[in-house]
Amino acid sequence: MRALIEAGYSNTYPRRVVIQAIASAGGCFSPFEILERGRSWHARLGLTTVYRTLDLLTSLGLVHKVHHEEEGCHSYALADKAHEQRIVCERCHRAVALEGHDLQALLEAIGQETGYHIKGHRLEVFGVCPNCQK
Amino acid sequence: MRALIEAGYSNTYPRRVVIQAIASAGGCFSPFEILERGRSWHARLGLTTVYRTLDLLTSLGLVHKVHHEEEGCHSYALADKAHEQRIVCERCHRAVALEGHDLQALLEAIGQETGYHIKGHRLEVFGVCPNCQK
DNA sequence: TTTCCTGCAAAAGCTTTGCACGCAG
DNA sequence: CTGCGTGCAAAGCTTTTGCAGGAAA
Repeated sequence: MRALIEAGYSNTYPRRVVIQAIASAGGCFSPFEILERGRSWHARLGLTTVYRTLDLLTSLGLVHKVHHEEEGCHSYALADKAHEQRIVCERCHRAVALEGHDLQALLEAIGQETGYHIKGHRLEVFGVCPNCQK
Repeated sequence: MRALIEAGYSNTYPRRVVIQAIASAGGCFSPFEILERGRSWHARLGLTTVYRTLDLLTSLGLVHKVHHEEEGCHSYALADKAHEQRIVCERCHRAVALEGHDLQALLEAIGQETGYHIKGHRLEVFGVCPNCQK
């Protein structure tokens, strides 16, 4: 929210609702899911606003677009460090941060090899969580 | 092609054309691009057939659906491991497959630790390519 | 007040389905 | 022959755009 204001955008209720809808569960959601969750706080929230807010948040780097096979492909998640490495359940779609797996050595090797100046990465692992295996 | 027949599907001209359209350039293409390329061999090829053939090839594991930000998100590439790992330039947005970096050990460790039944992964590395560093 | 934001409605894109014809086996 | 596969057309979704009213600063 603060970041929005600092970037010169208004602090509006619909925007807060969209952010809350994404942030409150730590998962990744499609625009439509965000609409549904958001409507529990703001019944008149519109899909258009969800799309526009997601674009805005993405352009500010506050949210990441995440590829998600099962939900029409576009889902969004908060862009904090934890979300650079995540594991996603293919059944319940819950996403959990993967911590403690350091890819630094691998990334450095890749930088050496390709000549790229590495800035960041994203690792997504897909699978079925213990709960959904039952 | 052989794999199609072995799985009990017919060897038809449109299917061969779709396969050739993907295989002949080694890149990844959207369904519409595949249609256009395919029409250079088979002018009456239909988009429906492209979609159905891609679904079929995907279900047989011959082709992978690839997330591709610039082209409406759904692109397809021959199913080699390379396309699960990519490096993307933040300036020119060109994406290059990262080959030869095996994450298998890491994925197994993650599976052990989290109890997930791992199905797949995607590693995206962001940086600035040698050309854009100039 | 003035500008930016919102929500509705409509348009534009992409993907899937229904169906009759035609080719593969 | 017999059924699977194809292409057209239409339906279904998702995403974007245009606008007039409303809220933020």
